[in-house]
Amino acid sequence: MKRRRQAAILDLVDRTAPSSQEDLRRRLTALGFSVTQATLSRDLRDLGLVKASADGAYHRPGADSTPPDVAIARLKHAIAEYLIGVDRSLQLVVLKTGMAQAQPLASAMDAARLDGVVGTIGGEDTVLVICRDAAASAAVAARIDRMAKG
Amino acid sequence: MKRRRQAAILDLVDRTAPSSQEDLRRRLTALGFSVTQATLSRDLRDLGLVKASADGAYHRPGADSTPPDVAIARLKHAIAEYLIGVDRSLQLVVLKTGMAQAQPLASAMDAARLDGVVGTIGGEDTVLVICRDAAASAAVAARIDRMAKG
DNA sequence: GCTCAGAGTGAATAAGTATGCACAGTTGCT
DNA sequence: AGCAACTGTGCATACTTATTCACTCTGAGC
Repeated sequence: MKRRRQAAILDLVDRTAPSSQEDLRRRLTALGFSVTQATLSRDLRDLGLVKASADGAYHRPGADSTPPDVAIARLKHAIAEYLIGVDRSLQLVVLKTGMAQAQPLASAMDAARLDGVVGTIGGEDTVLVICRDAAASAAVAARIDRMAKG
Repeated sequence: MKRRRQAAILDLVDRTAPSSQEDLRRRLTALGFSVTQATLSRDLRDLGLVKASADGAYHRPGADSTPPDVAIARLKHAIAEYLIGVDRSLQLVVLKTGMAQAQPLASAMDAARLDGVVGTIGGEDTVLVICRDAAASAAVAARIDRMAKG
């Protein structure tokens, strides 16, 4: 039973992002899995799920369901926090940060999915942003500059 | 005040994975930020942090807490599934995949944090793996080859 | 200066989550 | 069969988190 119930939980989490264990419990009951909140608490732990403070809902870890505007807001925050300088060359943009801060900034860049960005790599104190072409990298660099001000 | 406090929160979360808002509150107080749990609840939401059911602790979303062995196993799976060919040049390793499969393979590479790998970018059908140097890229390419067989 | 609107906060409390304990069902051993 | 060990669960309750309401502070516009 447990096995199938947990599969159903994953499915529900992916599709409905339940906002509480009670919410989840009701949905499960509707599917014929009737359990108590206590059991769900244990199931969620077993499944390694995560509760996002932003929306109070359960999600799979890593599944980046962050709505674009939130991702952008977070990127602004990361830029304000970590960015020291911006440079670019051809289709590349290079972001300098303090030591050990490149990784979080790179994650924020990734999540924000800026237009024209192909991918991002975080080193120790440098983030390399690969863009589609030189025009895109110019646009991205400009946009980051603006975020650094705003 | 809020700005700096939230920076301190991110720092504490990265370094200590606080197990509750009370825990976090005590640590912040020690740093001279004295606030109530109510404020922390709001800060955590602003920062988009996540509470993992697995350990009951706060983390950044996406911060891959997957234990290394699991990540490696997952990478093997992704390689078996997606990888078509491996090539390398200087400090770069290039992985070819079918169309639209580069991204998941790149994620798996990232999560696995192989030795000598600086970062990974997934395009459409190509994953670019940047290594520390040529020796590292040779080692990484060899390792991936072995995984493709095993 | 006065007033208003908005941001930030705390105190109290409502809402949500984790867990100690007890117990039932299984499995594997003798 | 008898028994111990283990797993899964519910109930009650302790613990943790979110929210409501009231208050203060700050800056903009008169």
